[in-house]
Amino acid sequence: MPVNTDKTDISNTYKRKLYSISDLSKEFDVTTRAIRFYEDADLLSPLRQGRNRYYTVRDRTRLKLILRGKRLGFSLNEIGEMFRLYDAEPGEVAQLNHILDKINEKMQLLERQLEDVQIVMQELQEFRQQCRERLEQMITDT
Amino acid sequence: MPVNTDKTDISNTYKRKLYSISDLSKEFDVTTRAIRFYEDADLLSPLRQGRNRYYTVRDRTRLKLILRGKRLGFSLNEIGEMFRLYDAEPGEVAQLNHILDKINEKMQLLERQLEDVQIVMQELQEFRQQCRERLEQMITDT
DNA sequence: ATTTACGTTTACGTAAACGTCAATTACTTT
DNA sequence: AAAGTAATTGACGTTTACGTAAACGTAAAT
Repeated sequence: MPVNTDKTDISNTYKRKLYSISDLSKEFDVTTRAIRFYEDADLLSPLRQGRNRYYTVRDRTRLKLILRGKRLGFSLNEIGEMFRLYDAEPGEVAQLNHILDKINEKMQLLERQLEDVQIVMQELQEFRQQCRERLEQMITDT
Repeated sequence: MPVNTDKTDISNTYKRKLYSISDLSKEFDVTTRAIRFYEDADLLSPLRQGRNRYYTVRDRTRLKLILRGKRLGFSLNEIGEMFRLYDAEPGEVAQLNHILDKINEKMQLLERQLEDVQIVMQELQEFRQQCRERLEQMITDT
């Protein structure tokens, strides 16, 4: 089973735009375990040099998207679904319409999320204001 | 073990502003199991009539906050932390400052979240635009 | 030559957030 | 009185998203 072990191969083909797993791990402050897990979930598919993984710019972008999705509370499955929408080359009209439906679905979710964020932010601001006033009180009372 | 079984007791005291667990379950489309779980996590503390739970307006509000927090991707622990901030009566200046710090912390998170939502919404809009254009193409091609 | 650093696979462990029974109680309706 | 409906308390199961440890490979540095 002859495995390619010449490191220049891949890096030539991709012109140094390759990241190791720890590169990404450090840049995005996420463990290598997590990164491999995302691969297991088919969210990433790095190149292989023998057993080692090498991540392209596209992989890096994907990882960024994954983490953003996570911050928004999306599950890895939902994130995968979005990726599949993006990657699907829409052959038929029906397919395209289906994708459009899905997009609108996600948009609705995000609009609600936007509302939620704004509501909570406003509540927090009011609460902060109250705290500040009480603080003022306590200081002037002294 | 004498347990109060007169239903009018509580409802008089709270003037009918009481909800059963299934009331809330239906209104917010969440299982009773989940609601009890939130109680286990000290996020709710309904009244008791014997073994039965009765939820006040405050409990209802709390549940609404819990669900909003969840939609934003907060863990129950984080939500509990926010509740504790709200409920803490700030005796000392130090305490108040600590609360203010915490609030600002949460606000930063939310600001990032706001950015994230806006970014993803914009990306989705662009993607939707592309899909629509392709759809136009496919139709005029026919 | 061996330590150090980085990477790999395999596999079991874990925390969070419930789901899903099962057995029991209590009230209402027939 | 019997049956149905809604609620309760365990207790175990499940899914997601990794953590963690073991055992090993490879390459550079000392």
